[in-house]
Amino acid sequence: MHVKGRHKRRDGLKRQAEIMSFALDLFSSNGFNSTSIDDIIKKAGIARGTFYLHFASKDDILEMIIDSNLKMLNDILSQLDISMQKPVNERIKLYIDAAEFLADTPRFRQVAILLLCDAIAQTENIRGKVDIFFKNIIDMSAKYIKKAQEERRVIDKIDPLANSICIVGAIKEIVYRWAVLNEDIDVKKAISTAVVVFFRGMLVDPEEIISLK
Amino acid sequence: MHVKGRHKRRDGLKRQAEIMSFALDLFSSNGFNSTSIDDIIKKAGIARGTFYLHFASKDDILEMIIDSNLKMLNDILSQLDISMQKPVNERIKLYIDAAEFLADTPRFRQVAILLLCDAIAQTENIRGKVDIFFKNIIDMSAKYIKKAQEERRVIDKIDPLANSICIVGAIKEIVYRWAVLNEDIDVKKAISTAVVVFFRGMLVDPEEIISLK
Amino acid sequence: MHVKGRHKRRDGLKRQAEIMSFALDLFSSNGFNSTSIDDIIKKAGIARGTFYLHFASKDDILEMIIDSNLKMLNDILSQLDISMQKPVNERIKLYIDAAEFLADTPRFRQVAILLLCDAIAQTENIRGKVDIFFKNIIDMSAKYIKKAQEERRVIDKIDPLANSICIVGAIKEIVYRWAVLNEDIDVKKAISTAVVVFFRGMLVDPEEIISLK
Amino acid sequence: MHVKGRHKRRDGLKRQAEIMSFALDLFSSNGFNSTSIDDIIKKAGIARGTFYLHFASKDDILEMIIDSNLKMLNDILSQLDISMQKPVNERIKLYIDAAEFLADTPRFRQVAILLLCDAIAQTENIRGKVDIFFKNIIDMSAKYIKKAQEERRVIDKIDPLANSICIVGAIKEIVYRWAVLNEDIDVKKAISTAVVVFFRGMLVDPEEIISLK
DNA sequence: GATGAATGAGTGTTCATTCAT
DNA sequence: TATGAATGAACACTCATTCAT
Repeated sequence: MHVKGRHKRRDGLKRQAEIMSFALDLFSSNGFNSTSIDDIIKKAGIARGTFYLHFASKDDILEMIIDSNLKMLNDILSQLDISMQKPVNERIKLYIDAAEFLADTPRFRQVAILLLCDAIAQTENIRGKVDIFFKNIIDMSAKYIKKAQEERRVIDKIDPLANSICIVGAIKEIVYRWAVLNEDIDVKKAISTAVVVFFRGMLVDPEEIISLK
Repeated sequence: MHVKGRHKRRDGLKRQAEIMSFALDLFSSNGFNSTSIDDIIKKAGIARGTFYLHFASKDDILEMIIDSNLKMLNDILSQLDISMQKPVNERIKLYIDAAEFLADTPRFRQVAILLLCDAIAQTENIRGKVDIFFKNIIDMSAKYIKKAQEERRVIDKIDPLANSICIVGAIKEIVYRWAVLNEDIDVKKAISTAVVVFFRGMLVDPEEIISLK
Repeated sequence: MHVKGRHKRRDGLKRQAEIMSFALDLFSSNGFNSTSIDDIIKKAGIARGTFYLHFASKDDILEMIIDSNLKMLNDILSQLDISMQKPVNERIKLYIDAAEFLADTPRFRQVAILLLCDAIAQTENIRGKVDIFFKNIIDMSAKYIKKAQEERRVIDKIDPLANSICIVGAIKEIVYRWAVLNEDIDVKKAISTAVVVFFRGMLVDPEEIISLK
Repeated sequence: MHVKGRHKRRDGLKRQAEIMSFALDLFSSNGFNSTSIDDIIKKAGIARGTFYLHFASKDDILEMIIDSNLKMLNDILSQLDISMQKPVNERIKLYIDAAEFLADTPRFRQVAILLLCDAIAQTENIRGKVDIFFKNIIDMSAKYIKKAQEERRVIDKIDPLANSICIVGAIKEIVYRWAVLNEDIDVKKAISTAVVVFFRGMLVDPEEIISLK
């Protein structure tokens, strides 16, 4: 009597990744709160129950999307972290290249929306993950600034932590305006400006920075 | 059909302000989405209908709270705007004083949470208001940087708009960590650091800045 | 502190009649159920409490409007009742004149909507009043048909009551289509047709009816 | 978040028909406006959500009930329409049989209440459906009367449309008093009277009608 | 594994009515 | 009389989650 739909058999993990991808599309364009499980299963072409086979809850899929993308971002960041030994100008180039790379990755815009908008209005748990991600960047940055202060390359009038918070905030805001507000921003150029200002602001000898662009 | 209890009469506008205040308490501690009309009326000690006497909808009260607080913030900002003619050091002092004043205003922490967390996950309309608020600050700032560039006081390697975005982002992040994440931040000191770094980063002659704190 | 509105003093009954008139406007154009007390007091320019000074409830004003209009209609009907002694052709003219008179009375269209639409979807009490009104017409009509049957002027194959129900139904439908559905009906002509058919259908000697314009 | 009870599974369409049946019970006895979704789901023994699984809204279920019943009535009517070629007496018999059949169908009383009371106080959309149903009958009838006029079997003093309106009104009123007012009416006999009167009223030669029981 | 009918707590909103002023 | 702020029961509707098949 019931006409059953086809059961498309797919590799479990691949299917899960697909659903997450569809969900990210929806979350980033309509917002997490305005996206229903219904929207997701319709877009993914799966049944209600199937969704709950892969994800424990609506929050769970958000968390998994965030987790997997934060992992990706952390990988990129660890590249930059390693580079900290290199001379200033080389690092600057790396930062700008990273920015350019991300800005050209279509997914990144959606991820940015998720991290900067949706995540922060959710559970402690979810927001916490994003906060820790940024906190790590801040701490990493503060550590290097402190070290540079000890080496007398950075002025000691500034507080390393506060300054790192400013750096992260500046980057967040650039990305927010580009990804969320869809402003016509040249991310690469904006990051360049940020880098110049912060290095000039911090360095004892601004002449360390040369030849930008 | 309906049998009613006692009716307490109060001044309309005062009552409205009271409800908004209770609502802000709830929104800032539990989040807008997790706060129900029920929570608000219980906390305010009013009946359901009374709420809708003052506000057209749940979104409406959020909007009104945001409107009234943005107005307050704009008033403070316009003070700083006027001061733009003054010498750098005097302005720096004004910025830090404004930061200190706000950080000491109990309400401000709640307002910050609302603006930085709840507002951005709502309607276009509501988020738009907050975005415009920040956009105005950015534009105002960019205008002055551009002027300073023409006067050769600010290096012209930086983009005024991008730099203003960084400044606003930096401040937002400081406030976010203080108000939302409840981190133990000395807002006054953090703003001082931001001011030093940005001015040093931008100014042709960093010696313009002296004697901070 | 409160700016009180002017209290326009009017004759109580006149004010009441005015409110009823405004209410009839609203009920007939938007329906009783879709009209709120708010709509009425706004249209009437009075305060909420004032409404309840004149009417016990929303149902009450409907009832009063119905009562007063049924009274008016009954007055007209009693004219026709008296005429029952007169010859057929004279009576036919009276019927058609009454129909024309009502169709030309602007208020009547609204009253018709109220009686044929809104009243029947309300309380037993309210619908009852309208039902009794029509029941009286039916009974009055049946009485005369029965008498005419005894006088051998009407065929006795027909049931006086059933026939009267048909007559009333026919008239109701004509009025319904004209007043409620706003169909382009020539009420006078339609009533003429009804009169001809019913008299021809009932009368032993249809030649009693002559010269219908 | 949610802890659920047992889930009973039923055939979807059957379940939907059941709910509609329960709803019709309630609508016809208490009125559509006085029936809440709560009443329906309690009577149907289903959960809130289940209702909205089958119907988009409260109006939707009313519309669906009306649609399905109008379809049934239209089927019956099309039988009568076909019979229009047959001699008068045969048609008369068909009409009376149809009336008897409906009067003996328990559901019909409820449907009649819905169509004659509840439907007309609702949305344009819903009332429109019922109005169109009756309009079709009227038009169908008018067409045949016109044809009969051309054949000189019906007097041409009467307006076919107006007369059809009267016929439909007469039937509506009979059904209204039987179904809604619960008057002790012999529907079959009442319809017989209507048929006799209308045919005698219209026909050039009333002798066409014979032997009515 | 896959399905989708069933669940029901939760929520925003309406509006007739009351009564202190 | 007149006012209008206050009331709260009632209601339609949503949606994350469950589980029998």
